[in-house]
Amino acid sequence: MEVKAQMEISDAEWEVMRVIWTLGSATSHTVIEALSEKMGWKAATTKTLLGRLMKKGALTAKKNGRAFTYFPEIPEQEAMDVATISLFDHLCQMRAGATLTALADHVSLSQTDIANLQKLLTEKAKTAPEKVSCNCLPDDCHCQ
Amino acid sequence: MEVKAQMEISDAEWEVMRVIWTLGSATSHTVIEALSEKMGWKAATTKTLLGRLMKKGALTAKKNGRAFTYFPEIPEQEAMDVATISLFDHLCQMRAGATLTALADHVSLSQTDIANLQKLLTEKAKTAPEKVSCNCLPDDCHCQ
DNA sequence: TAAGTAAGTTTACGTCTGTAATTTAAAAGT
DNA sequence: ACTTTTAAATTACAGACGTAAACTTACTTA
Repeated sequence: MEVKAQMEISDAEWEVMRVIWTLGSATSHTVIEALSEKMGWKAATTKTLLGRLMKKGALTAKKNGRAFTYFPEIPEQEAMDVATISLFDHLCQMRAGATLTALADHVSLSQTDIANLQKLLTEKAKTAPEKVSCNCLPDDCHCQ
Repeated sequence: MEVKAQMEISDAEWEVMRVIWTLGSATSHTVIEALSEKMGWKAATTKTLLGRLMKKGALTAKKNGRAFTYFPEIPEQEAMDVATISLFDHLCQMRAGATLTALADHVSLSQTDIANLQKLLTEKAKTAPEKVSCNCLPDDCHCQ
């Protein structure tokens, strides 16, 4: 048995995971219900996604009479951190700060979120550089 | 002619865009060179991606002798903002704050980035709620 | 002018995704 | 026990993606 270094979860699969994460665990019936309402999906669609997530190792299932109850194999926060960090790692690092600011402006943040962020930023400011360089071209690119 | 509300740019296509954004504009030769070095891609791969980006309207080209010079149709910062915001919009909004903090911890931020973020946070703190609620289940879900 | 080279275009091909219908199997009701 | 329901597994299928070879066309160079 091996731990998946990083598993790719597609957009549609995320919706399934979110339901299960929020409820802790769920039967296919519950997930089908929720996504039929939230996304307008047919039962078969949700079943396919549950199957793919099992195959990827993102979910496990315990038999419960006729049906299965599905459990997440990774915590939601960790999955979110990995997804967003790996997106940022593929974009221009020089612009990460501006992008983060646009994000912070867009999302809803609680007082606690803001306090935590502020503390972190104060800490980072102690060693932050004056400028972050662009990493979009190969290191020894003549064209830059 | 119509402006694309939002165009999807794939991971591989992002690499092409980054080169062109960084240089302002570039010939296919330049892009091929850069990505051969940075990504190990064959010329044909980069050519395919340039073609797909033209078709999507992410790039335009001006003929220049035998070759074309490619220009980005959208600014890099805008593309980054859209990409990251639309990712966040598909994840649990209750956890966006923690995720943003993980991101802020991970990326390199300049002094200016930090100052801008801090100013924004101070402003947001004035009206921020005590708690942000989860939006992973349909509004009227009985299971919650 | 013929040959070589480089740019762009077309075709390829397996995998992943979104979206689902169909089939199989098991449980529950009559 | 037979039928109806429902869960799970199998099959489907078009479009996007990563990755590239092959073909075509137009300069450049001998």
